[in-house]
Amino acid sequence: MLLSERKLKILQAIINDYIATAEPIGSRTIAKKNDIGLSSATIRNEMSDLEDMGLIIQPHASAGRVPSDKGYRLYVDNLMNRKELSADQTNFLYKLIQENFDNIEYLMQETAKAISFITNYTTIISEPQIIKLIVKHIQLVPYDENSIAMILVTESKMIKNYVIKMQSPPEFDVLSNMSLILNKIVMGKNLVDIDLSLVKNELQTMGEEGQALLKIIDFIWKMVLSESNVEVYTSGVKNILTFPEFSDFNKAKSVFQALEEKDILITLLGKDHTEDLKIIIGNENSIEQIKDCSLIKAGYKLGDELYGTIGILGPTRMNYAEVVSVLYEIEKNLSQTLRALKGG
Amino acid sequence: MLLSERKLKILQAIINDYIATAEPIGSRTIAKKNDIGLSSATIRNEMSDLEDMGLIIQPHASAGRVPSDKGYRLYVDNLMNRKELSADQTNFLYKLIQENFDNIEYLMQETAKAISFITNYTTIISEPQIIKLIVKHIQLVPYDENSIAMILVTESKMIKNYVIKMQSPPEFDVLSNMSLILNKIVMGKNLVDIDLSLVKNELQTMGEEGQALLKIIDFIWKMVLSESNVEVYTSGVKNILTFPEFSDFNKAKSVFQALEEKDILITLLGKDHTEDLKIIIGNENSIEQIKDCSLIKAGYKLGDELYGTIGILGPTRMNYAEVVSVLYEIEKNLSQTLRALKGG
DNA sequence: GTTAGCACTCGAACAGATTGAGTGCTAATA
DNA sequence: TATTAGCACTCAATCTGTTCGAGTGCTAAC
Repeated sequence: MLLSERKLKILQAIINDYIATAEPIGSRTIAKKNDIGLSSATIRNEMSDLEDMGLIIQPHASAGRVPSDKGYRLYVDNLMNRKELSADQTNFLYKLIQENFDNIEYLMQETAKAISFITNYTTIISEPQIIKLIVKHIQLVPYDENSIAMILVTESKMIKNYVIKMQSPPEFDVLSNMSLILNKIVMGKNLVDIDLSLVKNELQTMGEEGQALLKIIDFIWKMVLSESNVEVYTSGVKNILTFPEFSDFNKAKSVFQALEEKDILITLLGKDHTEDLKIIIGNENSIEQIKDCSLIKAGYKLGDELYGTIGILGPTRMNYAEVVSVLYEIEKNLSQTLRALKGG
Repeated sequence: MLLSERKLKILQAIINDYIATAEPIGSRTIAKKNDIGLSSATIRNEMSDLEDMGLIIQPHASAGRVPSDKGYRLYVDNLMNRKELSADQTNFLYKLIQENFDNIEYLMQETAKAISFITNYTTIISEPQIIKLIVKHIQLVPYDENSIAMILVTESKMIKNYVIKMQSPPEFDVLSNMSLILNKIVMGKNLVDIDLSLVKNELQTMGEEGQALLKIIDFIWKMVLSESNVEVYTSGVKNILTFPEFSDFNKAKSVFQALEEKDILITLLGKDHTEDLKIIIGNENSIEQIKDCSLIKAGYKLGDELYGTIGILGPTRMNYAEVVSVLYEIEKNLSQTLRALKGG
């Protein structure tokens, strides 16, 4: 069957209305609200076709129609118009990023909050994997009787702490010296790209300090291997309760459950962090608990190398156009701010 | 009116039953379930008295009785028996603390998770205020073109990072030197107790490094003054949805809302961090959104100086006895583990 | 002082009846 | 031939009335 211009218009009308009201839409409503210039009867026939094509669904015999996942897919791929953000919203995001750019972790948490605030959906943000970032500085400091602390500062302004176990950890001045050696090895590179076995061989030949450094290299090695070592923040989880589709308690609960598990969040956002915007609708995602949700996500970039992902989760009936705009706006701001900083 | 032994028994029966079932309890149910040796009619009279005293409430004329906040208060103060934890639960907590003791932040987050898992309520944990902890080491490292990073390690095994703005931040070797001076000032003390104005005067007399250090001292000063600079973690928020008292959507939502706001969480846990266990029932707390909840909280102590607070939030009908036991168990473990470490 | 008995209350649960938004089909119309 | 008006039909949602039962308070007897 052919998807005529007219059918598309009707589908769009159904989706727009359903996004706004969460109520199934009938032919008469479409005829009245939109000026398509057709009677309800004609629309009825077209809707029957759209249903045959799997783009809309009738919840029960005497109800209106509701978009299917396939219908949303067609909508976001072909029909959706970008929505302009209001000046207020743009400013809000701009200021936020300006003001917090010097503390990346905080910036990310605040960004998540801001997105949830603007969109009323739930935001999930993943930090980049530290091992893929360029190291600016590495520092060893005393921690306790059995361990030392390693502080990692990256070019992209992240600071991370690690505790490394060690019998009789060296005094501070020794640690200082070790830090110098370590910095020579890793500064300006990322941990993934360093050939740790090579470094290890080198250290073998050194004295006591070399032995201690071996421990640290071992630790870094483990970090590199364990991929899941990424922080994920959520914000606006409570917003889920706003939507009538989750007024069934068990549905709401299963979404909450999913959002409390870090593994699930990481799976959701994916590890590839591609910059392209991706929309995952309903059952398209692999996680059973959130099959009634859609996720819009995009990788973000602060420096040349820093990749994490921002995801916005809402009901399949979410306002795709608005969310996409918000995401674009944020990406734009982040890169603009960075360029301004580099220039100044 | 006198609170006879018999009345207390009946009150206890009502509370126990209500905690278990969340259904109003009638006189006949009490007569059948508990072997008080009284007829339902007698119990009815006693219940009428208990209601006059404000200890129980009748939701509507033909319903059973439900404990009031005042009733719970009397219960937790006088009637409640400590509940022994199962060996499984004890072991679980013990292992958890043993295994994560070297990373305090992680330990606290895991502890929160564990408590929620065992009790099925929501856990809130506040980190101690860093300025009140004894500094073990302080380190300045490069950060970006406009700022340096300050790393603070405390005797009680916390590591915190701060970004300090600074025009033309010093090179690493200068920072190293500055770190040495800074360490001399703060090591072994807590930031609150240092007389910063005295330090400032001293630094005035020093050269360029002194000037840079002044900036840092200023920053620390601000930290000391801003009290709210505390991390708070929550876990098991979704558990709220389990309880029939929150099957009203708006009620659930307002609780979620409160739990997403850091200020509210800090207010809830309080800033005093006293070690005593405190139980705050329903309306006794000042925050409107959670007036249908009770909070059981206690300060925790890892070293001699480290104080934060653990709070467990549930419906007023929560299992006070169990939660109290869990909290005691955790406190016991934390101090035991610490002692063992100090000894070994 | 305790209890059995009884009238009374009131929410919950159930069963029709009614309503209205929606459909599909058919025949008339442009 | 495409569109539309008209009509019968469907079914969830809502309303109404009834019954049921868990609970109470009161009174009189033990």
